[in-house]
Amino acid sequence: MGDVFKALADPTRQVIVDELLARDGQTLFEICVRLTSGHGLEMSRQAVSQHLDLLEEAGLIRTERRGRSKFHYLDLSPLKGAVERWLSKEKGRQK
Amino acid sequence: MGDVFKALADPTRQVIVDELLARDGQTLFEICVRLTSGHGLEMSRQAVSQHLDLLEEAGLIRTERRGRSKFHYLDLSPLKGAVERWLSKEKGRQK
DNA sequence: CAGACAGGCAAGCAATTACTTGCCTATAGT
DNA sequence: ACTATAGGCAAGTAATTGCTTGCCTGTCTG
Repeated sequence: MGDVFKALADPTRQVIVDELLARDGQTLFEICVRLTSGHGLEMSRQAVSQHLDLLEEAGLIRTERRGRSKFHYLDLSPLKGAVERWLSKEKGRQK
Repeated sequence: MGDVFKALADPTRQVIVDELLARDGQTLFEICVRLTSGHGLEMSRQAVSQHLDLLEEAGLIRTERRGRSKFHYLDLSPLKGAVERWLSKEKGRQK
């Protein structure tokens, strides 16, 4: 499983997360269209696909294939977990 | 201000955060020593310094210079903020 | 003051990353 | 069956990143 922070380090992937937060369960093609027309990011389909693979590797996206379409569902719990690990340690430590 | 997730994407920088969580306010030299002897990370002082610069750029570290030493203090609130931005949107959205 | 100690600056190298291009597979519509 | 649609695979390129090396500045101690 890939690293959550590494997956979220790229600005394009952050926009993808924003997009899926606004509308969950989009296909690769939908995401491509909305990245270019909605966020001004001009990019090949493969580039977007690779970003989605990375997000999936980090457990932030769950995919589902139906017919010739692949749907992407966001799951931010790995991020929550990774952050909690630090924020919980933070409380009550000597400053 | 640099990106929080980008700053936390590197494994070495994650160890540094761990180190500062365990013992806040360490100097560059202390961090160098504890990275090598405590975590097995063999690395030049400059490499560590560059990592610290990046963490500071992201607002995750606040530095303080006294004499010839530079002390590093952790501040995870930018991380908390960046994550909250997403996690708050997540609740109550259509699945 | 001289030397040691803590750190900074900047050029250079090597590995990684983001992105493209070209071609291939599978499903859906006519 | 044929064509268009949605996506996958893999090699190649260009830019970024992580790290090193060599040298320089400021500060403490004898």
